[in-house]
Amino acid sequence: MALETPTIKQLEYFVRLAESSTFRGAAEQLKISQPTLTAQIYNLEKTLNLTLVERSRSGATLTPAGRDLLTNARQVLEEMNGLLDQAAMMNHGPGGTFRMGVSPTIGPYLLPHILPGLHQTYASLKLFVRENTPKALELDLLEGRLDLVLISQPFGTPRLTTEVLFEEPLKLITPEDHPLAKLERVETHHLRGQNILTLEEQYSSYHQMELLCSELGATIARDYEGSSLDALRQMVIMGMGLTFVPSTYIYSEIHQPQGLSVRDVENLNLHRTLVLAWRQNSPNRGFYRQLAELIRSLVKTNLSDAKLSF
Amino acid sequence: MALETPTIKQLEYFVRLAESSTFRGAAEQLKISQPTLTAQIYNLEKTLNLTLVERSRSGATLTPAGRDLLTNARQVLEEMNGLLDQAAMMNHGPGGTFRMGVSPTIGPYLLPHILPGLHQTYASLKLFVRENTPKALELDLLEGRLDLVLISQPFGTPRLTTEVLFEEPLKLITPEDHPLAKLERVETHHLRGQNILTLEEQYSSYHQMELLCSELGATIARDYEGSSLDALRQMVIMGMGLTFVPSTYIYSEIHQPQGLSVRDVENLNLHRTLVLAWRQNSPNRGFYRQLAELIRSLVKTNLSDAKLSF
DNA sequence: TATGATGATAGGGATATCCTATCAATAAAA
DNA sequence: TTTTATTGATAGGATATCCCTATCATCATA
Repeated sequence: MALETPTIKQLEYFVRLAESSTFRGAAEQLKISQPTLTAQIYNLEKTLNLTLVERSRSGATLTPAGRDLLTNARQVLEEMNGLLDQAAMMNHGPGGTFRMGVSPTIGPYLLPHILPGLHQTYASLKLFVRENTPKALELDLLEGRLDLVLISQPFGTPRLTTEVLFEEPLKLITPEDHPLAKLERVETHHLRGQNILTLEEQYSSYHQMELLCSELGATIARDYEGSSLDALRQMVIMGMGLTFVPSTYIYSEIHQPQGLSVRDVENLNLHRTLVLAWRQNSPNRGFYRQLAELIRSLVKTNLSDAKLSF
Repeated sequence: MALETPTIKQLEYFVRLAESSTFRGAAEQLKISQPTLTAQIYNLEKTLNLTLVERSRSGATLTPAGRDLLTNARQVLEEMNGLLDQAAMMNHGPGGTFRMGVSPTIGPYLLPHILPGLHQTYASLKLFVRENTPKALELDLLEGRLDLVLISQPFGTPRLTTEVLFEEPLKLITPEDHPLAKLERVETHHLRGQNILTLEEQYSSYHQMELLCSELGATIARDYEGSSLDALRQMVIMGMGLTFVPSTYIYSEIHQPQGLSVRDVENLNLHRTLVLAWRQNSPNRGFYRQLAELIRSLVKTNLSDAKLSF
């Protein structure tokens, strides 16, 4: 039967034959028998419908067509070698570009503290980081557009594995001139009737806040939902209400809290739990687990100020 | 057994699978069965020692390594397609770049008249033309560095086929003020005692001239052998002797023979025979024969002034 | 003339490739 | 919840491909 595409082997044989200029010599270098080489070259010529080699008693010479196609054959083999090199690289350390999704409330404040450490441990690791809302991240992860997601619980677990990284406290921030800022200790009952600003509903903290407010008798400012922690901060400064933000945000962005007061609330153990998530059966789940462990230890050393718990 | 290099088929399967995102769909498009596809992808992964595809009940997704290698795989297939395209081109008309050797006493004066015609008939024909001395040309042809040689007889025929193209007369050229230039008719006996300039010994005309001179009683100017027809012409103008040059040279270069007289010698049927030569068993010998025929007819129409005989 | 090199050919065995039939697990529909 | 359809994995067997050894015919050379 007529073949359709030359074989990589046939191209290798052809190139070697062109360099050796005798079938026997080339066959020896290729560690195959001369009849095998003859047959494969013949097959190659048949699939291309061209005579590539001129046979004579004194050896083999390329025809004009053969000379021209030799260039192409070398290019094909070149690309194949590139592929093999790439694959070989990937056999040492994690291979490929991992796509990590991250919530906007986490990425800018956490990643700067851990990416250098990741690169140091996995020099060949390539991370493509993409921010999105939690719901979009979950869908992207489930459908394979992302490999990893760095997010705070609760996070859906239909076919996902989530590994807890750490818990971080949420801090109350108020305007500098707010009555609460002047108290020595802020108690839970002080929050009654206060206006609490939240992120949009797509963020998990929204529901957390909703629950909290109903318990404490505070109200949620539904008309002014923030789309970022920075936006929330600006709204607090403008006196539109109070809010809770994670401590990593505070320690990354608000070194001198101009116009703001950062407080803890007594007897209110408010925190968010950060997790790393991936598809349950992902072939790289072993590596992802290592990654989670590494992130945990990096955070422990680089963010000791933030009083995180593990 | 462990394989060494991925198969072209495996790469095709892999790329198609990446695009289809389900084994069954990809197999259907590839017109193979799903188990075959599964097996080949598995083989590919085994040769690369990498997991390329993440299998789930809802289809197949690429792993990070798979995504990165997909690019390489596409490049390999791209190059292979280039090779196939090239081969397909060569199936229409003569394929490849033909290397033609030509004597310096022929090329510059004959090729301008025939190359345009060749290109017109064989649009895809690519000719690489190289000038060299007849002896070097013969060796290059025998050892496969050239495919064709355009040269004048005699030309060695151990394992070569030579096809006569035409015969062209040799013309006597003298200085304008030479006594022979004033005669109405130049007879053979007028040449007795004259000094005849020739090309170097490597050229076949040298021996032809040697024989002629001994017959006519002329002498060969051994101290001043020319390395080109143009050199001979300059030497004639300088009054160093007479010489014979082919009529194609005259009709190409000397439109107004300044300082020169071009003459025929009565009863002296002096000419050179031009041939096209190739290796006896060359796979393209059929085409070469066509080529010789075409050159003959092109010369016949384009060089009718030169009084060639066929 | 004899020798050593070349590529071509014949016959047979090992392996790779591909198929059909079937399974187990899941997602979607009833 | 149950049923149905769809997913990829697996088993067994037919066929094609690849490769080998042994041998031949031809030619260059000693």
